[in-house]
Amino acid sequence: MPAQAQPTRENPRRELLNVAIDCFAKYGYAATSIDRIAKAAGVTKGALYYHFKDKEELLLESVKHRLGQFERRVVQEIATIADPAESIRTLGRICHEHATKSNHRRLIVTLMVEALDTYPALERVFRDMMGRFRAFVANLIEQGKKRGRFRSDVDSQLAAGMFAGAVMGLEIQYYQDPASFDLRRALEESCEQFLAWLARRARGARWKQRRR
Amino acid sequence: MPAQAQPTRENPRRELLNVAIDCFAKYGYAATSIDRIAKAAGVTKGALYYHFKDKEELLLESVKHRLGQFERRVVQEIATIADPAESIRTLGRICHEHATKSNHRRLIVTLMVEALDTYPALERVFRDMMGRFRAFVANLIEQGKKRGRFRSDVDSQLAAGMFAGAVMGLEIQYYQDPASFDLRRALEESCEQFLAWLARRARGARWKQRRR
Amino acid sequence: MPAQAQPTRENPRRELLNVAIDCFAKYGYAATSIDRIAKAAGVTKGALYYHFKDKEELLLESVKHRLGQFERRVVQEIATIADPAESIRTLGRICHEHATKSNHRRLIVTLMVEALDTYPALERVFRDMMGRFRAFVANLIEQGKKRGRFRSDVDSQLAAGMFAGAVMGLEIQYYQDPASFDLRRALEESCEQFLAWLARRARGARWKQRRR
Amino acid sequence: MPAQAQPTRENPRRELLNVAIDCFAKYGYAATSIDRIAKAAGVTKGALYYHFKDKEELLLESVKHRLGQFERRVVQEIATIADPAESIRTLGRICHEHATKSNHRRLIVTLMVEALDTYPALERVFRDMMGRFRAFVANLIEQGKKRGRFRSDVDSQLAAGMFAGAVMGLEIQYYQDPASFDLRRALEESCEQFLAWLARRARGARWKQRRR
DNA sequence: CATGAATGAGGCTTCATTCAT
DNA sequence: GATGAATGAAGCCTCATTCAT
Repeated sequence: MPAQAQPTRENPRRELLNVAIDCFAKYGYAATSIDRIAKAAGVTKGALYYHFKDKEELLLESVKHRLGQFERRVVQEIATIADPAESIRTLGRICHEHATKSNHRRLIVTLMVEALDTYPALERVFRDMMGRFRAFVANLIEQGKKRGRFRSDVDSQLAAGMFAGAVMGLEIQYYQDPASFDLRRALEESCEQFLAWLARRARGARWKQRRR
Repeated sequence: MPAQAQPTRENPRRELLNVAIDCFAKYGYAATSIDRIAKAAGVTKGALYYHFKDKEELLLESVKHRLGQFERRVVQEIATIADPAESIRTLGRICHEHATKSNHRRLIVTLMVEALDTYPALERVFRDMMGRFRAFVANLIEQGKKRGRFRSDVDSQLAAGMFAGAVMGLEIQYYQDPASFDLRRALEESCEQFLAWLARRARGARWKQRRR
Repeated sequence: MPAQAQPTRENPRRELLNVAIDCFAKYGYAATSIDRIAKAAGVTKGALYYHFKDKEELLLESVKHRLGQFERRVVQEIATIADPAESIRTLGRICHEHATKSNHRRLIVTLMVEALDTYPALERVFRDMMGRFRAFVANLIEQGKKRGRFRSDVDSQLAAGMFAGAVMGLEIQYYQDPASFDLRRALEESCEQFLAWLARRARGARWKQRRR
Repeated sequence: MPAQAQPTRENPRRELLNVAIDCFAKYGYAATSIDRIAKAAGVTKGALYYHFKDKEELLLESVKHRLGQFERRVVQEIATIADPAESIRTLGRICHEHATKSNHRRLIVTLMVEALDTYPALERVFRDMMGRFRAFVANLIEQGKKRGRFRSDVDSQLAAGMFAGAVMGLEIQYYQDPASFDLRRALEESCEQFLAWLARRARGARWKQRRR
């Protein structure tokens, strides 16, 4: 249903997009020439230009496609979980899985950073995605607050940003040195640290909170 | 302050390097052509090739230079601080300052990610830098442990990675949306979350800790 | 006759190749820039790179093309000659003709020497060609031996090398000084010397000699 | 007395020339940049331009120097030989020796061919050298004629060209495939063929023959 | 729908040469 | 005598894009 459909010559646009995604994931944006995609797809450049206006459109569509998959998966998998803490742990696990899947790095993390200040349209796609991601996490936290599981004096939006940041930052370190950076353990520990922090109020301790 | 520095005609290499740093910071690696640097420096391309073997050497030197500045500053500023917790807060503040200084984003964060799997030499420079950064943080944590300020059951290396990850992840979100992402507050809160987690043992609370 | 061939717009690759051959022949490899060929052909450099991967591929194809013509001509013209001695004289005549035809010198002799230790692929093309040339001559000699026309105590391979060497060495002297070096006469005399040597066994014999 | 004088900083021009000769011999003309020579000599480009007007002057001087050595050696070694046939055999041997000595190929044969139609001044140097070489051989033949050893109906100039051609043509084949082309044997056989041809008039005669 | 051909701009790099000091 | 610095022209190559058929 998703990709890999070589036999079915029925939706050429979708097929070209799949090839493009593979190429962008394998070589990055700059190193993926239109010609490379065309050759990989067994067509000529003209065919690509028939289906896509631009190299950028090709990239945008590729990214949106992947992002859509990721987001759908998150929503589906977490929809059935009642406990907000467990939801967050699951979110961490999904991120780990994606991070270690072949084409996530190049297509999501690398491009997101490369897009900064360079490809406005792409930057927007990623900014919006991150916004939705934070909103999703913030919503989980709000649920936790409502059920009395999390401290109510925490800024959900801020906390969501912290969570997202932790995930991204760990991914990058992992990409930098997959052999010796234990992403799974780091993500798990970060989730626990995060949850402990959210739950801290439940513990008599730690008020004053110094502000610079 | 930017380029075009005609007065100081002594040590042309250093001058060209400064211009290159500015350009790489402003436009990124790919979008910075040798010619662009040359023009910004008011010389011809040949002059650049006289002083630097390669575009890559230029980039490498630029990055090393900036990295050196950052690292020296961290070491100096923290050397005088006795309390490990305060050291970590200060580290967070230094990172914030650098993150919001003009050429940090492009030259450090963006390039670090762009280098992944693309420019091996550069990747190595960044990997080594991150290794040193984690070692530095791990060392602070060890000190805290020795003085009984931090829990002793925490893996300093792992924790250092978590700290580094948090900083990076927040920076990226800030770059993505400087207008609405409050980097200072997020970094401060992350530091506190981190320190609270390190100190947690000191508080009767929080047992069981589930491990997947 | 030279370039600028707009009328025949069918098979552009072949056309570009012809222009390239002319240029290489006129100016040599080093002095023939891609741009020069492009201009001579009335197209842009890009067009050349569409049809040929490389400057080297262009050169290789050019040389192979010319070499093929030469070899085909040799084989065809000599196929019908029964007497091995006459075959060798004819070979000498064909070499003379080619040597004095416009683009032979640059494209064959000069390039063959330039390629030595400099362009491995090209060197190989020429080495193989020379090998085939010697094999062809050696075969003629073997025929002569079998028919009792040539001494049987001569090493055909060695003799073939001597013949090839004589031809080449004379060509070079001719190129060096076309006005005063009489290539035709030198080649004829060399052939006779060579044939006399091959026939020597029949000692007492062989007077009259002399060829046009 | 000749070269290799590293300690004696007394004749810098000569020293630079020696380095240049080495470079031209090792890499060829095109691949020897002024900078390469300068580095090899441990000086800067400016120093080269102080001593030599041009890259071409450098090349010309290099070639002349080598050519001079070769010619002096030929004259000296053959001056003491009485028998013209033996002189020719010795000439063949000297050529063989030079051909298999490191820097002969690139510096003499290759350059001689490259110079054709490309570097007029250099071409002239080589043309003149070849002229002297032929004159030298022609003179040997004349001597042989006078002493009744060689046929008198042979054109000495023409014969000299044939000899020179044989030598060059064999050298090139050897350079093309040093592993399997037996230059020594080919040169010896060519000398014998040449001498037999020169002596042919003395019909009945000429047995024993064979060299080494 | 798609191809084959081509463009044009731009990028990296090399190199002989010059010149003030 | 020689250096360090720089120039400028030229060369090779890549690539997004266009277009007639």
